[in-house]
Amino acid sequence: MADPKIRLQEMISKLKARNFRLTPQRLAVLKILAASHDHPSVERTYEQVKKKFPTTSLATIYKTIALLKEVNEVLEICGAEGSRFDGNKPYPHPHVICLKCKKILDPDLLGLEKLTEEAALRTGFRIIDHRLDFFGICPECQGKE
Amino acid sequence: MADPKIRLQEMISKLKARNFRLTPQRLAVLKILAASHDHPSVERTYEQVKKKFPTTSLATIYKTIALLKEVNEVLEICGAEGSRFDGNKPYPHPHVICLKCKKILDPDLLGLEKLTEEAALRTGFRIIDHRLDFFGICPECQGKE
DNA sequence: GTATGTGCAAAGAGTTTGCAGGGTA
DNA sequence: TACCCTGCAAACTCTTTGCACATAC
Repeated sequence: MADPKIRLQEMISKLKARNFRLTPQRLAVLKILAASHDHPSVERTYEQVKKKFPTTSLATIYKTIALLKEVNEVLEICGAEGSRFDGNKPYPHPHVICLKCKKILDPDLLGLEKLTEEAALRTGFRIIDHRLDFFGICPECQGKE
Repeated sequence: MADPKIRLQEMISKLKARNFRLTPQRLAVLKILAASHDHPSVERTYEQVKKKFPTTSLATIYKTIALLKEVNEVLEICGAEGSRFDGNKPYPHPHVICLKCKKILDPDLLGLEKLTEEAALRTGFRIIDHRLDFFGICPECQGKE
């Protein structure tokens, strides 16, 4: 996991470079996504931001996240239960998701590069992006079974 | 790709075994998903079914697909642009998706099993399921660039 | 004959949009 | 100061639900 403070600075630089304004609400969203401790959903981000800025509206969260997606500073992890976001590692990377507690981990997988090559070779596609998620039961939840 | 006719029979057997009824509308949905030529969306399935049964409602399509998901006879491929479905190979398998024409291929990737083991080892998770999608440009669309 | 499925319409959830007022640069 | 952003409410899309009627078994 990258240092959230550094990630926050990167996000801020990107927005400044493109002449977007840094409002307090926006900054709050950036901070949460730069850390992405729990790969928050829109709703969860909203709850967090409201603690500091109680008048914040959901629309602002949506708009800010859409903005960050546009400048590739956040990754959308979409599933049947809705989308969650990662601003700490805003590039494609594997996830391991617990079906019980919904925790999400980001393991490094050495075999992934080879697999991408294999996919390109077999299909003739020029591969640009990918999404790899494993679903299962985390060690903690296994203990509770 | 499995033979759509065989897949259709498998689906029918599963539903009969669980005492679900085989209505003409349901059968039409099964047929489309058993082939899954283009990994159809709900809307697209609806359009297809309406050709044969013009009074069919969207709700029926949703209900039928939900039913098939329940008995594990269809796989949901969900993305930011909505869900699409595969009843031909209703178990997790990799996809290669063209960002331009939205075509979806199902390549066999030999390295996948090893990668799953690697993920389990690194995280301690018991892996139950996965989702692997590559995004890129297919050979045909590359030619048009 | 009976329980299940269909089709319609309305309700619900999640997300986007338009606009007036406010704040950043 | 000028423009962008916020917050609110309404609109929109996708999906689900409730109910009366139809129909598979």
